[in-house]
Amino acid sequence: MMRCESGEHDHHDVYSALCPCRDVLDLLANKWSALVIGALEAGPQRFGALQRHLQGVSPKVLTQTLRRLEDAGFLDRTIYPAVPLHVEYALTSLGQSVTVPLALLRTWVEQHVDQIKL
Amino acid sequence: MMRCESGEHDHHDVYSALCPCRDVLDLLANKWSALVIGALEAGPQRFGALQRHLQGVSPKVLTQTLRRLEDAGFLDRTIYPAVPLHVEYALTSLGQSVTVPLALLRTWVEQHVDQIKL
DNA sequence: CTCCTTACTTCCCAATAGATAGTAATCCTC
DNA sequence: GAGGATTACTATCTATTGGGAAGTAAGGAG
Repeated sequence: MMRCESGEHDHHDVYSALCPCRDVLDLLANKWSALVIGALEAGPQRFGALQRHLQGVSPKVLTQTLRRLEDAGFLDRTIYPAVPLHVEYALTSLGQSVTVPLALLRTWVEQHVDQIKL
Repeated sequence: MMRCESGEHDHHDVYSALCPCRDVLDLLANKWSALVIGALEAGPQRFGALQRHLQGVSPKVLTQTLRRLEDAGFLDRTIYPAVPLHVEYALTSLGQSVTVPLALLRTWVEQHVDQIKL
Protein backbone atom coordinates (compact mmCIF):
# COMPACT_ATOMS: atom_id res chain seq x y z
CA MET A 1 0.00 0.00 0.00
CA MET A 2 1.77 3.12 -1.22
CA ARG A 3 1.77 6.30 0.78
CA CYS A 4 1.92 9.70 -0.82
CA GLU A 5 4.84 11.69 0.48
CA SER A 6 6.73 14.81 -0.52
CA GLY A 7 10.26 13.61 0.06
CA GLU A 8 13.19 12.79 -2.12
CA HIS A 9 11.57 9.66 -3.47
CA ASP A 10 7.92 10.44 -4.08
CA HIS A 11 5.43 7.63 -4.26
CA HIS A 12 2.30 9.02 -5.80
CA ASP A 13 -0.81 6.91 -5.65
CA VAL A 14 -4.29 7.85 -6.83
CA TYR A 15 -5.66 5.34 -4.33
CA SER A 16 -4.28 7.30 -1.41
CA ALA A 17 -6.87 9.67 0.05
CA LEU A 18 -4.50 12.54 0.82
CA CYS A 19 -2.43 12.43 -2.37
CA PRO A 20 -2.79 15.52 -4.58
CA CYS A 21 -3.29 12.97 -7.37
CA ARG A 22 -6.87 12.75 -6.19
CA ASP A 23 -7.54 16.41 -6.97
CA VAL A 24 -5.84 16.12 -10.35
CA LEU A 25 -7.84 13.01 -11.21
CA ASP A 26 -11.01 14.77 -10.10
CA LEU A 27 -10.23 17.66 -12.43
CA LEU A 28 -9.37 15.53 -15.48
CA ALA A 29 -11.86 12.71 -14.98
CA ASN A 30 -14.70 15.07 -15.79
CA LYS A 31 -16.94 15.21 -18.85
CA TRP A 32 -16.33 18.84 -19.74
CA SER A 33 -12.60 18.85 -18.99
CA ALA A 34 -12.08 15.89 -21.30
CA LEU A 35 -14.08 17.59 -24.04
CA VAL A 36 -12.39 21.00 -23.68
CA ILE A 37 -8.91 19.50 -23.82
CA GLY A 38 -9.91 17.42 -26.82
CA ALA A 39 -11.32 20.46 -28.60
CA LEU A 40 -8.06 22.35 -28.13
CA GLU A 41 -6.02 19.50 -29.60
CA ALA A 42 -6.56 20.97 -33.05
CA GLY A 43 -5.15 24.33 -31.99
CA PRO A 44 -6.07 27.43 -29.97
CA GLN A 45 -9.75 28.28 -29.87
CA ARG A 46 -11.85 31.20 -28.76
CA PHE A 47 -14.58 31.03 -26.13
CA GLY A 48 -17.40 31.14 -28.65
CA ALA A 49 -15.86 28.44 -30.83
CA LEU A 50 -15.47 26.15 -27.82
CA GLN A 51 -19.05 26.77 -26.80
CA ARG A 52 -20.28 25.79 -30.27
CA HIS A 53 -17.97 22.77 -30.39
CA LEU A 54 -19.03 21.43 -26.98
CA GLN A 55 -22.70 21.29 -27.84
CA GLY A 56 -24.93 21.93 -24.88
CA VAL A 57 -22.47 23.57 -22.54
CA SER A 58 -23.64 26.70 -20.77
CA PRO A 59 -21.31 29.73 -20.62
CA LYS A 60 -21.08 29.45 -16.85
CA VAL A 61 -19.95 25.83 -16.85
CA LEU A 62 -17.55 26.45 -19.72
CA THR A 63 -15.95 29.37 -17.86
CA GLN A 64 -15.61 27.28 -14.69
CA THR A 65 -14.00 24.42 -16.59
CA LEU A 66 -11.60 26.73 -18.43
CA ARG A 67 -10.58 28.52 -15.22
CA ARG A 68 -9.88 25.30 -13.38
CA LEU A 69 -7.80 23.94 -16.27
CA GLU A 70 -5.97 27.25 -16.56
CA ASP A 71 -5.22 27.40 -12.82
CA ALA A 72 -3.85 23.86 -12.89
CA GLY A 73 -1.59 24.78 -15.81
CA PHE A 74 -3.24 22.80 -18.59
CA LEU A 75 -4.03 25.80 -20.74
CA ASP A 76 -3.19 29.43 -21.35
CA ARG A 77 -5.67 32.26 -21.70
CA THR A 78 -4.68 35.10 -23.99
CA ILE A 79 -6.70 38.28 -24.28
CA TYR A 80 -6.53 40.25 -27.52
CA PRO A 81 -7.99 43.65 -26.69
CA ALA A 82 -9.44 44.06 -30.15
CA VAL A 83 -13.01 45.04 -30.70
CA PRO A 84 -15.03 43.06 -30.13
CA LEU A 85 -13.04 41.42 -27.35
CA HIS A 86 -11.08 38.35 -28.37
CA VAL A 87 -9.96 35.64 -25.91
CA GLU A 88 -7.98 32.62 -27.02
CA TYR A 89 -7.42 29.39 -25.11
CA ALA A 90 -4.45 27.18 -25.97
CA LEU A 91 -3.00 24.01 -24.47
CA THR A 92 0.28 24.29 -22.57
CA SER A 93 2.86 21.54 -22.99
CA LEU A 94 1.31 19.89 -19.93
CA GLY A 95 -2.08 20.13 -21.63
CA GLN A 96 -0.67 18.66 -24.85
CA SER A 97 0.69 15.76 -22.86
CA VAL A 98 -2.65 14.85 -21.28
CA THR A 99 -4.46 14.84 -24.63
CA VAL A 100 -3.07 11.33 -25.21
CA PRO A 101 -4.93 9.45 -22.44
CA LEU A 102 -8.03 11.62 -22.80
CA ALA A 103 -8.27 11.04 -26.56
CA LEU A 104 -8.05 7.31 -25.93
CA LEU A 105 -10.91 7.51 -23.46
CA ARG A 106 -13.08 9.53 -25.87
CA THR A 107 -12.46 7.17 -28.76
CA TRP A 108 -13.08 4.15 -26.53
CA VAL A 109 -16.48 5.62 -25.67
CA GLU A 110 -17.36 6.30 -29.31
CA GLN A 111 -16.32 2.80 -30.36
CA HIS A 112 -18.08 0.89 -27.58
CA VAL A 113 -21.21 2.96 -26.96
CA ASP A 114 -23.30 0.46 -28.96
CA GLN A 115 -22.46 -2.27 -26.45
CA ILE A 116 -23.72 -0.23 -23.52
CA LYS A 117 -27.32 -0.34 -22.45
CA LEU A 118 -28.51 2.80 -20.66
CA MET B 1 -19.85 18.40 -37.57
CA MET B 2 -20.95 14.82 -36.94
CA ARG B 3 -24.47 13.96 -35.91
CA CYS B 4 -25.29 11.03 -33.73
CA GLU B 5 -27.79 8.74 -35.36
CA SER B 6 -29.07 5.23 -34.91
CA GLY B 7 -29.09 4.10 -38.47
CA GLU B 8 -27.15 1.61 -40.51
CA HIS B 9 -24.03 3.73 -40.43
CA ASP B 10 -23.70 5.17 -36.94
CA HIS B 11 -21.61 8.24 -36.42
CA HIS B 12 -20.99 8.55 -32.73
CA ASP B 13 -19.55 11.79 -31.47
CA VAL B 14 -18.92 12.77 -27.86
CA TYR B 15 -19.20 16.39 -28.95
CA SER B 16 -22.83 15.95 -29.96
CA ALA B 17 -25.21 16.92 -27.17
CA LEU B 18 -27.78 14.18 -27.77
CA CYS B 19 -25.40 11.29 -28.40
CA PRO B 20 -25.54 8.54 -25.74
CA CYS B 21 -21.76 8.88 -25.79
CA ARG B 22 -22.23 11.82 -23.47
CA ASP B 23 -23.81 9.69 -20.77
CA VAL B 24 -21.16 7.04 -21.12
CA LEU B 25 -18.39 9.63 -20.92
CA ASP B 26 -20.07 11.16 -17.88
CA LEU B 27 -20.10 7.75 -16.18
CA LEU B 28 -16.49 6.85 -16.97
CA ALA B 29 -14.93 10.31 -16.67
CA ASN B 30 -15.50 10.25 -12.94
CA LYS B 31 -13.00 9.93 -10.10
CA TRP B 32 -14.63 6.97 -8.35
CA SER B 33 -15.53 5.05 -11.52
CA ALA B 34 -11.94 5.25 -12.72
CA LEU B 35 -10.68 4.05 -9.34
CA VAL B 36 -13.20 1.21 -8.99
CA ILE B 37 -12.46 -0.15 -12.44
CA GLY B 38 -8.74 0.11 -11.76
CA ALA B 39 -9.11 -1.73 -8.47
CA LEU B 40 -10.92 -4.60 -10.18
CA GLU B 41 -8.18 -4.97 -12.80
CA ALA B 42 -6.33 -7.31 -10.44
CA GLY B 43 -9.35 -9.60 -10.14
CA PRO B 44 -12.75 -9.77 -8.44
CA GLN B 45 -13.07 -7.94 -5.16
CA ARG B 46 -15.55 -7.77 -2.33
CA PHE B 47 -17.28 -4.61 -1.16
CA GLY B 48 -15.13 -4.26 1.95
CA ALA B 49 -11.90 -4.77 0.05
CA LEU B 50 -12.87 -2.10 -2.48
CA GLN B 51 -13.77 0.30 0.32
CA ARG B 52 -10.34 -0.19 1.91
CA HIS B 53 -8.57 0.10 -1.44
CA LEU B 54 -10.33 3.32 -2.48
CA GLN B 55 -9.25 5.22 0.62
CA GLY B 56 -11.78 7.80 1.71
CA VAL B 57 -14.83 6.55 -0.15
CA SER B 58 -18.05 6.39 1.83
CA PRO B 59 -20.22 3.26 1.57
CA LYS B 60 -23.04 5.24 -0.03
CA VAL B 61 -20.91 6.66 -2.81
CA LEU B 62 -19.23 3.30 -3.39
CA THR B 63 -22.61 1.57 -3.69
CA GLN B 64 -23.84 4.25 -6.12
CA THR B 65 -20.73 3.92 -8.26
CA LEU B 66 -20.90 0.13 -8.30
CA ARG B 67 -24.61 0.13 -9.21
CA ARG B 68 -24.12 2.54 -12.10
CA LEU B 69 -21.20 0.55 -13.47
CA GLU B 70 -23.16 -2.67 -13.05
CA ASP B 71 -26.24 -1.25 -14.81
CA ALA B 72 -24.11 -0.07 -17.73
CA GLY B 73 -22.58 -3.55 -18.04
CA PHE B 74 -19.04 -2.83 -16.88
CA LEU B 75 -19.16 -5.23 -13.95
CA ASP B 76 -20.99 -8.19 -12.49
CA ARG B 77 -22.25 -8.51 -8.95
CA THR B 78 -22.28 -12.00 -7.46
CA ILE B 79 -23.81 -12.81 -4.09
CA TYR B 80 -22.47 -15.75 -2.10
CA PRO B 81 -25.05 -16.44 0.59
CA ALA B 82 -22.44 -17.60 3.06
CA VAL B 83 -22.25 -16.30 6.58
CA PRO B 84 -21.34 -13.58 6.88
CA LEU B 85 -22.76 -12.40 3.55
CA HIS B 86 -20.28 -12.27 0.70
CA VAL B 87 -20.66 -10.07 -2.40
CA GLU B 88 -18.12 -10.08 -5.19
CA TYR B 89 -17.67 -7.53 -7.95
CA ALA B 90 -15.89 -8.50 -11.15
CA LEU B 91 -15.22 -6.78 -14.47
CA THR B 92 -17.17 -7.96 -17.51
CA SER B 93 -15.35 -8.17 -20.83
CA LEU B 94 -16.59 -4.64 -21.52
CA GLY B 95 -15.12 -3.58 -18.19
CA GLN B 96 -11.83 -5.29 -19.00
CA SER B 97 -11.71 -3.38 -22.25
CA VAL B 98 -12.11 0.04 -20.64
CA THR B 99 -9.33 -0.60 -18.13
CA VAL B 100 -6.82 0.28 -20.85
CA PRO B 101 -7.66 3.98 -21.33
CA LEU B 102 -8.47 4.45 -17.64
CA ALA B 103 -5.15 2.96 -16.50
CA LEU B 104 -3.35 5.33 -18.87
CA LEU B 105 -5.17 8.28 -17.34
CA ARG B 106 -4.36 7.19 -13.78
CA THR B 107 -0.68 6.65 -14.53
CA TRP B 108 -0.49 9.97 -16.38
CA VAL B 109 -1.79 11.66 -13.24
CA GLU B 110 0.70 9.90 -10.98
CA GLN B 111 3.59 10.74 -13.28
CA HIS B 112 2.74 14.40 -13.83
CA VAL B 113 1.25 15.46 -10.50
CA ASP B 114 4.52 17.16 -9.52
CA GLN B 115 4.19 19.55 -12.45
CA ILE B 116 0.75 20.69 -11.35
CA LYS B 117 0.27 23.53 -8.94
CA LEU B 118 -2.94 23.37 -6.97
C1' DC C 1 -28.47 56.94 -28.88
C1' DT C 2 -29.43 52.32 -29.88
C1' DC C 3 -27.88 47.93 -31.69
C1' DC C 4 -24.52 44.37 -32.24
C1' DT C 5 -20.86 41.22 -30.94
C1' DT C 6 -17.93 38.77 -27.66
C1' DA C 7 -17.05 37.04 -23.35
C1' DC C 8 -18.35 36.50 -19.59
C1' DT C 9 -21.10 37.13 -14.50
C1' DT C 10 -25.04 36.66 -11.43
C1' DC C 11 -28.92 34.49 -9.68
C1' DC C 12 -31.42 30.75 -8.59
C1' DC C 13 -32.84 26.00 -8.26
C1' DA C 14 -32.07 21.06 -8.70
C1' DA C 15 -29.01 17.28 -8.64
C1' DT C 16 -25.05 15.15 -6.77
C1' DA C 17 -21.44 14.30 -3.28
C1' DG C 18 -20.25 13.12 1.11
C1' DA C 19 -20.32 12.23 6.29
C1' DT C 20 -22.49 9.83 9.91
C1' DA C 21 -25.42 6.67 11.80
C1' DG C 22 -28.39 2.86 11.57
C1' DT C 23 -30.18 -1.82 9.74
C1' DA C 24 -30.35 -6.89 8.73
C1' DA C 25 -28.72 -11.54 8.81
C1' DT C 26 -26.15 -15.01 11.08
C1' DC C 27 -22.91 -16.95 13.87
C1' DC C 28 -19.78 -17.10 18.13
C1' DT C 29 -18.78 -16.14 22.78
C1' DC C 30 -19.89 -15.85 27.51
C1' DG D 1 -29.93 -16.43 25.43
C1' DA D 2 -27.84 -11.56 25.56
C1' DG D 3 -24.31 -9.26 23.57
C1' DG D 4 -20.77 -8.74 20.24
C1' DA D 5 -18.65 -9.44 15.74
C1' DT D 6 -18.81 -9.31 10.68
C1' DT D 7 -20.42 -7.98 6.08
C1' DA D 8 -22.88 -5.23 3.10
C1' DC D 9 -25.42 -2.11 2.72
C1' DT D 10 -29.50 1.82 3.47
C1' DA D 11 -31.21 6.21 5.44
C1' DT D 12 -30.79 10.82 6.61
C1' DC D 13 -28.98 15.16 6.42
C1' DT D 14 -26.14 18.84 4.82
C1' DA D 15 -22.76 20.97 1.71
C1' DT D 16 -21.03 21.37 -2.70
C1' DT D 17 -21.54 21.30 -7.51
C1' DG D 18 -24.08 21.40 -11.92
C1' DG D 19 -26.83 23.74 -14.97
C1' DG D 20 -30.29 27.09 -17.22
C1' DA D 21 -31.79 31.83 -18.01
C1' DA D 22 -30.89 36.32 -17.92
C1' DG D 23 -27.95 40.26 -17.18
C1' DT D 24 -23.41 42.97 -17.72
C1' DA D 25 -19.44 45.46 -19.89
C1' DA D 26 -16.78 47.46 -23.66
C1' DG D 27 -16.58 49.51 -27.81
C1' DG D 28 -17.59 50.23 -32.77
C1' DA D 29 -21.32 50.68 -36.48
C1' DG D 30 -25.19 52.97 -38.06
